[in-house]
Amino acid sequence: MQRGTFKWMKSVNKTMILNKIRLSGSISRADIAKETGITPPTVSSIVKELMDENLVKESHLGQSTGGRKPTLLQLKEDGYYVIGVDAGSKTIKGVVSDLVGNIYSRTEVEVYSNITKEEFLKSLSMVVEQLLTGYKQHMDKILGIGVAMHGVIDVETGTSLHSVNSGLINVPIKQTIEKIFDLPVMVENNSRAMTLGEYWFTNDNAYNCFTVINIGRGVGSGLIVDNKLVHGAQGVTGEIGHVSISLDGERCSCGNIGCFETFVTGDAIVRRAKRCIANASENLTAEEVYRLAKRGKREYIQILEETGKLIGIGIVNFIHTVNPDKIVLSGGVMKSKEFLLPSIQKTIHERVLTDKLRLETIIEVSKLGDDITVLGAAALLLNELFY
Amino acid sequence: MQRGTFKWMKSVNKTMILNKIRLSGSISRADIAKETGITPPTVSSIVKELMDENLVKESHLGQSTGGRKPTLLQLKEDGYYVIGVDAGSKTIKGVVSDLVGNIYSRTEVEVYSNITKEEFLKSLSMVVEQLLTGYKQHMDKILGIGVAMHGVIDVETGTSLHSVNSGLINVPIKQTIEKIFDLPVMVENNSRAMTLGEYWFTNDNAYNCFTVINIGRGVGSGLIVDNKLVHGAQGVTGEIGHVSISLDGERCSCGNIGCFETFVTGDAIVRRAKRCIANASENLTAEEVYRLAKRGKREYIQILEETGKLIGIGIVNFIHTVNPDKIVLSGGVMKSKEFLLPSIQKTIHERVLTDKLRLETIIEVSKLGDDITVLGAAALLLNELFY
DNA sequence: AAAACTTAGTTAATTAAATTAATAAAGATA
DNA sequence: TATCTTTATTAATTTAATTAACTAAGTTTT
Repeated sequence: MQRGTFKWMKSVNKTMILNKIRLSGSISRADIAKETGITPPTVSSIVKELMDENLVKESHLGQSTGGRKPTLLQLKEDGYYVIGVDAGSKTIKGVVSDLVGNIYSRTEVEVYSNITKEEFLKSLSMVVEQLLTGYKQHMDKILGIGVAMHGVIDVETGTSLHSVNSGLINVPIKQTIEKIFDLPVMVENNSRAMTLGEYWFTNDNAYNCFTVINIGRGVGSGLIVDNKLVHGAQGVTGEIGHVSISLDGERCSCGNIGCFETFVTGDAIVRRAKRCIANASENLTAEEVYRLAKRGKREYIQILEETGKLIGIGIVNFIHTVNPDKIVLSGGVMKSKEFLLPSIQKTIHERVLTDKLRLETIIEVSKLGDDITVLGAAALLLNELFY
Repeated sequence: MQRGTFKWMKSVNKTMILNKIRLSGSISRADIAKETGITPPTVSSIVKELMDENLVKESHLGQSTGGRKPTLLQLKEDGYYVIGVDAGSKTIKGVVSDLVGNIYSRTEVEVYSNITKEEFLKSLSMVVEQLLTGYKQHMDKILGIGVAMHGVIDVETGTSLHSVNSGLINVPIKQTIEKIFDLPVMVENNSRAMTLGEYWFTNDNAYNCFTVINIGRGVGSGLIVDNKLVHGAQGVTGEIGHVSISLDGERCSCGNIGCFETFVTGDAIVRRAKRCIANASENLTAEEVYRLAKRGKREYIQILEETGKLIGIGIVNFIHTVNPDKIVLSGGVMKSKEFLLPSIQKTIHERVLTDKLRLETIIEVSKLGDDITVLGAAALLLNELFY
């Protein structure tokens, strides 16, 4: 929207109020006015609009503090729904979610490697189609479709420029899906979508500089500054899997040596285990390393602790570069968190530059678990609504 | 300013117009309206205000394109002055500059190691005092004082929390200097100030994600996203000198092993030269390495090229984490740019993830040279004026 | 229990500042 | 000279916030 116009000013105020309501759970008009600095009549009139738009509802009366009881306002969680799709390299998963991340239905289809553009888009639209079946009567309540996909995305056009895993190039996701379903579509890189998901659905937005680091088959991260995802110049921020933490070592799939990825992904853990443990199985998997560690096998525990240390080094690098308030860890590898987290924490404590960083940087494992990506995709739409 | 008010809306438009004038050199009201989307009457009335405030002037008439000639507007560069101070660990340098970075006068005082808070503040105010002597009659034309200082700064209170080099802790710079001179004071970390300086005075602001990397006695960086310096949670962003690029190696002053700093600072270059070159002088300095390389000494050239490669690795790490449009290199070490830059470029080309990154990430050496820090300090005030 | 005070929220009048429409200024073109 | 273009300003209008007054619904004091 054109900045500096009346409409824009109003939308800024509306957004402020809507967010205040969302983040406080329930709040009176008077308190909104106090906390946002917007005057009471303006609050009243905008709240009226928000109620007309089905975004906000009056819930109950609050406690009096010496005068008239406040009418508390709440977000009308199920006033609208969004569709979130996680387009992975093995499966495409989709959900219908409401404004606060409650999931109402799920679908999933498998995709095969060497899939073509057309097949991929067909599978994607199949997932959306299935999710929408229950909502044909209420299409006006569907805000839109968010798609999270690995690789480099052009967010403006909603095109997947290229993804290493599935080998797809220049897939016009937004254009295609918008045409089929006549709904707004937003496409984002999966790490960034995850970051948004965690930020929206588990966060009190108190953190101005927020990060998710995803450690699975690769390592990626997303960064939110001032409530906005940082995209960088070519939309490749957060490729911290290809930050080099060693001058020697294995060659990475990207061609370089010493990439963070070559030390901490599931495959890397397996490789290291095989190298260090004499009687390791030929078909060892990362899941099995975890299982064996849980059974108390010392060598496997040690492998995971070592992995934790390496993850810690990568995180410290990130902290020293960006200094986020909070770092959330997610991804398959983090399922071994009971073994990883202590050594991650220890490494960070040892290596971080200042006491303040040590004490104040929050490190957590994602609370959304496997749903982080689909919910992140859904959050893409909410981000438009609320900001 | 409170968001969503009339005043705020106006100030946003005013800022947009002022910047449009600054960045285009000279432009007509009509073109401002076209390019900003603000309506002509609004442009006219705001321009009138800007002229009253001595920030903008009418220059000459432009070419007609089939109608009335446009009256071109320009920034009134010398309408205001700012003071920029570079509080280093060896000297405190200060300048008086105008709105576009022209320097009108300079001062410099030495500071001794083990300086006390009081002595430091006295030296600092001495520098400012000397700079102000010529301007006593026109104090209203001085916008304020910017101070760039190494170490961790609390930007809100303008306090130097702690600086490793000079050992100072909790120095209330803003509070003290504002009291003495009755002028607005802004304090910022030196790397970030440098970034702002380069951004303001050499940049067309076309870059949305802009970085300066400073390689001198330490390594620091600053990052501008959406025209704003990124500060991070504890104000320690950009400490890329303490990003670990090796799992083994020398111990850094920070206690860790493998820090980027231990490979690429002046001291690191000297250490590596001594280690690799049999007949190296006992008192070798980084300057001398450069001199010897310029004289064609193969071994010293190789040392610098190796340094370039290591700098390249650090830069690639930064690119993969943040993906800036443009990286400007500054600092003492970059005086050897003729030897460093080619191998930096080569390393980046080899190691960067995608073709787009390779082709589109701009790497340059600072055009402001040694003035980058004082001008950056000055830019702190302009940043307030223009945004 | 009535009066006085508090807090919440709305209504009406006012104001800031952008927008629209009309017009003037100054030149180009036919 | 008449007409058309582009630039810029003026006057009238509109948007949406602000201020002030007021109603609603309590609590506290007397």
